[in-house]
Amino acid sequence: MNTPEEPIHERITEAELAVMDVLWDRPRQTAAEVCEEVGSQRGWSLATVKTLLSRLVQKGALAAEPDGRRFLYSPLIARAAYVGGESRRLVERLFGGSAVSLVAHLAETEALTEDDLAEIEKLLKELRP
Amino acid sequence: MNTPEEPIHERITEAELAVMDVLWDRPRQTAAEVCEEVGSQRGWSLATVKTLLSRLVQKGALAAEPDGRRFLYSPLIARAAYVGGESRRLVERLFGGSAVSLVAHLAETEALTEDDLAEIEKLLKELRP
DNA sequence: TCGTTATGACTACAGGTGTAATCAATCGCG
DNA sequence: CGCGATTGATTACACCTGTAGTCATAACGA
Repeated sequence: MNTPEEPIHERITEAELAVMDVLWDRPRQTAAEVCEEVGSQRGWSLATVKTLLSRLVQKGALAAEPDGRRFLYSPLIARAAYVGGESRRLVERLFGGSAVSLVAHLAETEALTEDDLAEIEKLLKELRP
Repeated sequence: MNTPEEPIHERITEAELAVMDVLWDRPRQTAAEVCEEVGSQRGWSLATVKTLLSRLVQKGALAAEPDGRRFLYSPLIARAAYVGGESRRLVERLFGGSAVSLVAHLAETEALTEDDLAEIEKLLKELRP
């Protein structure tokens, strides 16, 4: 048996995240397609987008499926998994691992509006009947 | 009047955060003192700690108050402010600016235990009578 | 006074990141 | 068939980061 798929240890950077986002939105796009979407927003050249795609493939975050002489890129990790990892990192680093502290902080610093709080309360009611 | 204190735009890195943390805990420490605390945990040499302190001063995150021929370092930004900024960044980057989405995500992915949820519920009750 | 030691400043250096140019091959079009 | 456009690969390069060494200097102790 081969080594188990290690679930991404390489960090995805800010710039790379923009690329991941367009592929999470719609997988199996070419470099040119990705560039069209993200390049316009961030003002990146095709070369830049290609570099980011390559690095993401190297990091194991993207699959490059050959299609003729080019590649169709697709995420290898789910957005939810990435988001979860990053969230956990933040909670670990800044709140000593306590997600409750994070929520408390958000509430106390007005990051959560009255409506937000109500919505969370509703959410909680659903989660624990 | 002079330009208003810009509230830190330079990012504090992971390693630097460890240094900030000991100074948030107790301000006005020398490089040697900071090193004693953080160096033992992370296995850093005094030289490394000094570099981090210098960079933090340069970034405007620390004040270096002269004390004889050395400095006493103190945070120039409150921990709460930093934590708030980082939290907001994360929410912005990963949850489209919706803090509620973050909480929902934490709940759905089991990052929040049953007890956590109860605690949050209690917190909410306090916040909105 | 003189050597030891503590200290900040400066320098170093490999690896990551943002941003891109260049190159070689290849495909499609005329 | 030949040429321009497309495409991945390779290379570039400055800046940031983690981690530390060196150096000059100033203070303290003998």
